[in-house]
This record gives sequence, structure tokens and C-alpha cells, in this order.
Amino acid sequence: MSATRWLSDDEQRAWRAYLEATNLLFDALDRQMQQDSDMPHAYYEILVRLSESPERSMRMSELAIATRSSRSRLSHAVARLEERGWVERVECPTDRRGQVAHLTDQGFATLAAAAPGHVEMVHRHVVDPLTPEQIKQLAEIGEAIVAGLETCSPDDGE
Amino acid sequence: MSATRWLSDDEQRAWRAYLEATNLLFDALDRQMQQDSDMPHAYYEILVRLSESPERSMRMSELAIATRSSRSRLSHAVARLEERGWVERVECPTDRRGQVAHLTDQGFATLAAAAPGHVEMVHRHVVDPLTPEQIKQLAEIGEAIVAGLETCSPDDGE
DNA sequence: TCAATCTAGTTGAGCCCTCAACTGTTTCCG
DNA sequence: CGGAAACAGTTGAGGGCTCAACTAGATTGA
Repeated sequence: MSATRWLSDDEQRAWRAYLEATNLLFDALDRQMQQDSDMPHAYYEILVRLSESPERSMRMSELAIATRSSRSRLSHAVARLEERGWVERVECPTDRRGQVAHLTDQGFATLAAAAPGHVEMVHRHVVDPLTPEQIKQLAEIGEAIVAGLETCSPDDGE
Repeated sequence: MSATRWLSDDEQRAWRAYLEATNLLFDALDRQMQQDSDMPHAYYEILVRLSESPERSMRMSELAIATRSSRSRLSHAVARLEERGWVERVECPTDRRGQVAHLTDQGFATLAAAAPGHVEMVHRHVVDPLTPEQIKQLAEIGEAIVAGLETCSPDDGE
């Protein structure tokens, strides 16, 4: 138990600006994706990952790690995506416990239709307001924060 | 309808790093706050705003604007906070439609107890991994993004 | 004055997420 | 081999959020 390290004015300012920007931005992204493509932004990310994977398929646990989501969250999400016919679960041939999530053609088409609107949002609300210099800085800042967090994820059973 | 402006490699890298950092960070903050103080991070923000306001009170709509949340969200949130005895609703003397949210002593005590753990998280996962230079950059980036978004909020009836 | 309109805030259904508990499978190792 | 532990994934309850619909008070203007 040690004395609390409070934030300096600069740190406070940065943290609040970051928090505010992120809340506004993520809300806007979610709203856009929900309206235009009837899914939350997190589901879009799942489809993106699958689309970039060989065979458009991934083991559930790999996919959970790739999307930084808990197994439980992913399981619920894939169930929803399967209902819509965008993803299907396939039994894993090498491990009978395992499931492989596979992006269907319909899912791919949905993703392709959703992408332009989403990218446009990112462009308008992130790329455009920032200078190329700031884009670079943002990448480095993000990576530094990820590196500092990497060791403490959630994931149901940990 | 014009051609999609896709993201360059640098822009892609920045966006993904930011997204990943933010998802991890916000999950971690929420988890910490939930475990240590039995509330989501968003509720903590509400208590903070109230604590900084004169009389520890704010009209519901001001509070909604200050916390960047929809009226509906705030209404649900304050209902929860009231159940716990941390906030109370008071009728507004000048407008009979209005409600004033007031942070109770118990709410203030809860906030005071929650603050050190929260600040420590922010320190460890945001301030520590970044250089003072990057803290400054983050503030400017956040502010630029907020400025670009300011004009398009949600808020139930808009 | 009084109806139309706007504003403040609430409500409930439905969706997503978390947490903890659970099933079934594989691995480890004595 | 065979039991314990680890692993893969699912499930359901409970809570927070969004959206649309709603109540009720304030404002506006003919």
C-alpha cells in the first residue's frame, strides 16, 4: 500500500481527451455499422479477421485471441453470426473438442458491402482530422499501450 | 456515390493499433472498476462529473452532455446509482419537467475509495508506457478527433 | 387563449457483454 | 493403463446500452 500517484495536468488532459474521443468515436462507429449493416462494430471485426484467414476459417480460440475477445463473447457472437448465415461452425478434424468458424459466401458479401461505409467513417473521423505526423504518432502510442497491456488479458478462465 | 477512399498502410497500422489498444484498455478498466468498486467505468465517470460540479449537483441533461451519453443511458444509469444510494434525484425548482442529480455523501465516499485504484490503472497502462512527448501528442490527437466529431452526436431525439 | 410544437426525462424490449458454472476432450504422468 | 489436470467451447443469468415510444411540462404564435 503506497501513496496514490495522481495524474499531472498534462496527463489528465491527455487521458480525458483520449477518453472523450474514443467514447464519441466508438459510439459513432457502432451506430453507423448498426444502421448500415445491422451488426455491431465488434462483429464486423470478426468477419474481417475471418476474411483474412486462409480458407476464411479459424479455430474459435485463435479467433478469440485475434479479436481480443473472451471465448464466451466470441461464442455468443458466432452464434449470432451463424443465425444470420454469415458464418458457419465446422467440427475440427484434428481435435474433437474444437470448432472452426468459417466465413460463408454470404458473410463475405455482407462484409464487402459493409467495408466502404466503415472505412469512410474511419477516414472522416480519424484520418482526416489528423496530420500524417499524428497518424504515425498514434500508431506508436497504440502499440506502446498494447505492449504494456499484453500480459494481463481476461479470457474466462485465467 | 464516389470511389471508396481506402486506408494507406500507415493509416491502417495506426487505426488497428489504436483499436486494439483501446479495446484492451477499456476492457481492463471496466474489469478493474467492476471488481474493486462494483460499477462499470462509465458510472465512475458520472460520479466524477457530479463531484466536480457545484453542490455536487447537475441537471440530467447537462450531465448527459458532460458525460457524452444519451439521455436514455443516463436515465438508466442514474436509476442504478440511486438504488445503491450514491446519487439522488431532486426535483428542479425552476422547471417542473426537470430533475437534478445530486451526489450523496455515500456516493462521494464510494468515489473517493474508487479513485486511487482507477488512477493507478491509468498510470500503469497509459502514462507509464508512453513518453512525456507522447502524452502531449495523445492529448492533441484526442482533441483533434473530438473536434471532428463534435457535430454529430446521437442523443435519442436528434 | 389554446392548440401545435418543443423540451426534459423515463420506460421497456431487445441485444451484447461478463461472469461463473458446465460438458466433453485431450494431455500428462505415475 | 488410468486418474488428475488442463483445454476447447457453450450456456444462462444478470446487467448496461440503444432505439423507439411515451408522459408531462414549457413555449410559441395566431
